[in-house]
Amino acid sequence: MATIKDVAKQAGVSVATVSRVLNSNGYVNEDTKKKVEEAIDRLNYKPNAVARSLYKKTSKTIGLMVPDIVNPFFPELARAVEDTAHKLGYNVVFCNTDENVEKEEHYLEILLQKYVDGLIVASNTLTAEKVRQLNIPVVSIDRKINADIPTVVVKNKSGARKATGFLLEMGCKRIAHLSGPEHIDNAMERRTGYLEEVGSEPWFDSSYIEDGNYDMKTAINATLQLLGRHPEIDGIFAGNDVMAIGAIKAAHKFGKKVPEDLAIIGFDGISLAEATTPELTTVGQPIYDMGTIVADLLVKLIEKKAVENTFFEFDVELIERESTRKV
Amino acid sequence: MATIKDVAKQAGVSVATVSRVLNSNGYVNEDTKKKVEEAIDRLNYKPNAVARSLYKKTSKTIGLMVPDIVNPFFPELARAVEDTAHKLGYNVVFCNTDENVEKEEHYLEILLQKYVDGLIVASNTLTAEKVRQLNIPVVSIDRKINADIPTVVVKNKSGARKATGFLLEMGCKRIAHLSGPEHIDNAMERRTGYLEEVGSEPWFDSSYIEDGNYDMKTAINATLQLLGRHPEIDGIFAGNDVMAIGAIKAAHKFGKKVPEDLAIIGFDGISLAEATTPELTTVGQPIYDMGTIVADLLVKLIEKKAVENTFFEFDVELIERESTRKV
DNA sequence: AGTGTATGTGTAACCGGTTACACATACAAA
DNA sequence: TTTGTATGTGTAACCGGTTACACATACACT
Repeated sequence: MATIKDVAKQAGVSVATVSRVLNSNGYVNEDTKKKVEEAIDRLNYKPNAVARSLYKKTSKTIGLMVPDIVNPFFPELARAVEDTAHKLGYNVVFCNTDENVEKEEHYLEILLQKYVDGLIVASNTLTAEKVRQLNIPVVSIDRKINADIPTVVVKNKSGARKATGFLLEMGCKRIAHLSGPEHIDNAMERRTGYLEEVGSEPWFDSSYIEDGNYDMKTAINATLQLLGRHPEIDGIFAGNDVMAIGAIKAAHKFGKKVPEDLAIIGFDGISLAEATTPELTTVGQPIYDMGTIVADLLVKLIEKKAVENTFFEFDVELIERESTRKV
Repeated sequence: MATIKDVAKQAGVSVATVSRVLNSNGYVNEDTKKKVEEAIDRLNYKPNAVARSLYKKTSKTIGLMVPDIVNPFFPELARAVEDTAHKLGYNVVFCNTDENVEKEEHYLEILLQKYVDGLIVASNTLTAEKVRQLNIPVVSIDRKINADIPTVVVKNKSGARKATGFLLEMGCKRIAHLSGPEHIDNAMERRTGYLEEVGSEPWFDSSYIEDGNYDMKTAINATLQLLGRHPEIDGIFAGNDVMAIGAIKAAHKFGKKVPEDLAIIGFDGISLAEATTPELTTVGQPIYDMGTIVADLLVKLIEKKAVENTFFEFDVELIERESTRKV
């Protein structure tokens, strides 16, 4: 690999001059510039990003930390983040924490050591204090950490009300909720929305709520529990799409037809939700837009550009498909 | 952030000595070592990875380039790669190329500039020549690039024969193939396996094969084409699971019941294949093991350790579920 | 002519580590 | 006593960039 010294020698100038043409910095004579550019071409020179980072203490890289790479929501988000970051001249380092605090801390350390310029996190273990200590811009996605931290989320409660209300409209009489884990704020917001719709119905009690872990396996178990306890359940609002898919599977195991015997509605709007049979009715988040906005916001913060807004709460939209159609 | 100089001052030694205790290199007196370690603790010192990289020309980082982050096969693979890499002390930079040559080249450049120590790629645009020029160890996963490049794949042809043969056994009379794109070698191998099973049947002609792009959308179209052309089709072997799911959807649109009217079988064994209704019969790849093996292999190559084998061809296993059950 | 400013370029310090090399000491073997 | 080797530590060069600063020249304006 050619270095800046090689280029300088080739072009017959000093390294400072080469650096100046590389960065379009300071004054450089047109002819000199041409010579340097020729040398760069001839040697196929690429500046060394590590050396540059060391001096500038930035890396043109942002970190993206997600709790579960296998939940399609996050790859879809990652793709949007990556697309946008790229357009803005940044690279993305993708980290999967598996909701594991040690892994998260390990990554944080690594990322800092590598001078990442900013961080996008979906985490419920990260505290505001830890974020502060990082000393780089951090934006929270999908989950709220703290009012001081710029955040991109959706209207979970209102989405949950839309979902539950829709089941009610479709004539469901006993609606259960497959909740996400208690330590995740968006799960609790969705649960609250559900409760606001049916919490004061005469039939309701807390045994209509069962916790899952936002994954399919726990969702299947939880659904079987629910149906075992309350065979009269004719509607389930699941805290996310992956769990809704689990619920469909569990319903089948249990001998219930979806949507005839049991209507199921999810939350997220992952593309996989269109892939199931029956296709999943769900509360769709604008995943790609959210990824675009976070990436854009983070880069603005990194570059200390003005931001008009550091809290984005997206609207959410009910997407009616087959898992709730009452025939 | 404290630097090595701060630590040296605190401990009353030179930076060289600090570096020695950091790297357990050369001779250091026990007492000195203790003093240095105390200073490190007191200052909460973390060595700067960028500075280290600059001198050592390595980064303890590997790149993982995949063509489609939204196909669950790759996140599942990524997770395994990450787990293993972590255990071995490496970080993973995850890159999504979208099968786009420019994006791929861009990433390659970036990764090189950052001194990644090695690369795992799933690509059909990367040539052996380009790989050679990178001058770092590269391992190919899921696709073969060249005999000189260490590779981890599965027995595609044999898997395809298993799939097609299974449909035959189940009594299918007209079996179509939803093929992956022609420029991807594993798609062609799978097609060959299919042809070896049914290519010389009296009914067969090439109109029983339709190309998709390994994604759901193209698979739906292709399936509708196939069924429109040959309503007598009673079995489809899809080149991957995502396409098989698309085929199920298309079959429904077309008014065919799966598996009663039409048996469908996929390839990959992504966990999503269990999530559909009916659950997808598929040819399962040992995705996690493959990820473990590639990461392990790459790290061995990076560290110039002996490797007994640079070509891994995993067996593939037919997983019978519901999309092929003949009632 | 004298001064100020824009233009153009090179030298060397710096970023934060690693390590070659020099030097010192202690102790064992010859 | 001499020599060799293991132990222990510091100085400074180096990795490959960026940039502060110094210096030189050209030109416009008093």
